[in-house]
Amino acid sequence: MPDVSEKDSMHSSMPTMKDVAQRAGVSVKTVSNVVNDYEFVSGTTRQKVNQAIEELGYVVNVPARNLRLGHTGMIALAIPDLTLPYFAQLSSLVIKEAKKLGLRVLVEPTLYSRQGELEALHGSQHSMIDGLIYSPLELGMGDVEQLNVSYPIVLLGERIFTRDVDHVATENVEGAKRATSYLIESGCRKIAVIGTHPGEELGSAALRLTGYKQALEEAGLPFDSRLTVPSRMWHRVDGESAMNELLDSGLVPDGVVAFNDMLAAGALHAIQMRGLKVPDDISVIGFDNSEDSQYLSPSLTSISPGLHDVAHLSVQVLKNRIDGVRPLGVESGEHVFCKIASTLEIRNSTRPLTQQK
Amino acid sequence: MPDVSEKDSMHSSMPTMKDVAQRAGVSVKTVSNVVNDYEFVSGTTRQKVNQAIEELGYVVNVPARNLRLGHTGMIALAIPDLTLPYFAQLSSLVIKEAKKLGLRVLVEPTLYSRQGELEALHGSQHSMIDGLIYSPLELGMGDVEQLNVSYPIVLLGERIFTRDVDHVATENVEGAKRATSYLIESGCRKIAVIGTHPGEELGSAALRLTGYKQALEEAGLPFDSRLTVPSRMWHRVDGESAMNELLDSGLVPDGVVAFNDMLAAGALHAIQMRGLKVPDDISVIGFDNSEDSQYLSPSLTSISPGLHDVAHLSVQVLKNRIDGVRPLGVESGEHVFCKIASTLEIRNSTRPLTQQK
DNA sequence: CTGTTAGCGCATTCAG
DNA sequence: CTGAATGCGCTAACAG
Repeated sequence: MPDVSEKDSMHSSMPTMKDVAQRAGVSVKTVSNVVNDYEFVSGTTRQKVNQAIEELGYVVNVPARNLRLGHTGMIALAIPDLTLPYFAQLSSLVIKEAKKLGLRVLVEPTLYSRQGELEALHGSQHSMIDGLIYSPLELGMGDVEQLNVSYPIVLLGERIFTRDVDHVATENVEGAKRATSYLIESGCRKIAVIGTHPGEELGSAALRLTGYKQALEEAGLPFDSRLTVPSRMWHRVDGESAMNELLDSGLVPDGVVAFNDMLAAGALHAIQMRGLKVPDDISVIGFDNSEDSQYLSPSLTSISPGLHDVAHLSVQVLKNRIDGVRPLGVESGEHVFCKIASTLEIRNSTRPLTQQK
Repeated sequence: MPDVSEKDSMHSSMPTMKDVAQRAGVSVKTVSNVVNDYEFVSGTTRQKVNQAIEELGYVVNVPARNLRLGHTGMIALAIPDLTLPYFAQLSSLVIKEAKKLGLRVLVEPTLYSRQGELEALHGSQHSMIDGLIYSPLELGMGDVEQLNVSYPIVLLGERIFTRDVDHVATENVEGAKRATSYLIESGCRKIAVIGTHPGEELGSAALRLTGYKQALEEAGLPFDSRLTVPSRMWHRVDGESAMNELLDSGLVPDGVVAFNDMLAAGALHAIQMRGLKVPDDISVIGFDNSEDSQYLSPSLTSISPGLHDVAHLSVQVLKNRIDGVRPLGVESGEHVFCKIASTLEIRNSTRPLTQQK
């Protein structure tokens, strides 16, 4: 005799452990044991239960388990904008790394708004997530206290520095310095910078500018503020207009350090629209080593921020904190601070070193 | 006398409604009423409760509420790859639309794997989400039955067609036809296509090829299979090698329809590397109208798929299903099928119509 | 308007 | 190795 047909009408009437137990002729506890891969279950019992599960199409009710366990297996990732390749890349890597550790990721774009970033921190989702990977763009040192939340958090970026939370940073100063020095070595003497944020003391823009200045100073080259072009946003259109501004001013540089690849792409475009050659007339270096950089014409030399390591370490540390274990290499009571090494990816938007004058 | 200091050591010991109730001198139900903005609560009571909430730093325990309510307020979005601009854009829009309706989004990249796509459908997260927006790439018509799940789902894309689930599609045939016709009108006679998937009957590639053929036929132009270049992946590098293949074959086209903007960007690069001019020697049209398309050199004419509408409608329909209400314009028992209109964004990679021979 | 009570589905003591 | 009973925090009847 066939079984009673399932009523699929509402998805609320899913079978429960009790149903499975009943059908398998065992207790709820046993079903739970099987579901959670408890070691000591007899083979026959396990089989019976698994069959019942199969037949009923049972799946564990995650919210119920969450309630019982006090955690959700979900972490949040707060980033400014998912459509920026840098953050799309980061998100993708974080999701991948999290999955390896059995964690799910709630991506939360804060959309360049201070309020959005604050909400990601204090929003009504605390109890919904076990931890947060937090990449603020609008917050500053004045907001350090805001980071004092009741759940684990790993800070990304270079807007805020504090000893009180785990922090995975990237080599901004070093990267910009490396880029600038490389241009100098390849023969550039008048190097412009695109994407500065005047007035800011912290954040990638400020740090990258510092690296640029350091390289100049080391090489004994003068710093000319007219060669630094501010740009709040770092989209391609901004790079284009910044470069045009520069070219219009009559101050034609022989090298450009753009603070990300999209700015660089815009600059490339602007330069070539004027009939100038890259890298013969002007060399260009970008930041982020985005996937696109190799498909620009010419392909773009760029600083690679080691995003894979950022994602891996962030998730790892957060997972450790959630589990209450101390991350590797951290003293008790201390917090992780790690700067992921950045590397220079040399392509065709810069002159080779052998070609210097 | 000051209050007992909170022990922040573990974030597991959060205050509960009971604590709030006790402190405010009311019952749990009343606290619940206040928290959920129940209408009939006296002003003074509400105030007392709110104060207690403030003092204790209470936040509702979402998993507990979820368990009670039987839903989570979360939907999943399954896409092939978050680093593809098209899907990053889509995800961003879906998250935004979902937020408007009080829904959270779990983004799940299926990474071009059939298994990944199946897991998104049947994985152990059923009970964790209220619904799914599903954009499969690997599944085909043989998998229609797989879509028969116990929770609401909105299907995206053109891999599977069935009357049994809500489906938001895009104008693939129409878009490709429009692109091809435009090239013909602008004077092209030997139009190549990049990115076909030979052997596939369904999916964007097949549909776009159909549109291409229709346009050719309408114009009385012959179809030459040597002008259709297959490419499984649609990254820039694929567009570049496809275009090179074409150029190497000696069959130089005067127009190219690339099946997405990245393929088009690669093609642009390859063409220009040979010293050929776009659009003078070869016109190029892309698909997706990605943000990048306007910053290529030359800026790329592209078919815009109306992603904003796709996101809006998908979320809206899913929300309706979750709430058990019938989406607008659908008969009882029927399902939504909607094709979002696509439009041609004309830029500089194609010759203007006035410039035809 | 507010208090009391009973589960939501699960993991987990504690006995067998 | 397995069964019965308890409660995670919350909401929804149902009384008052």
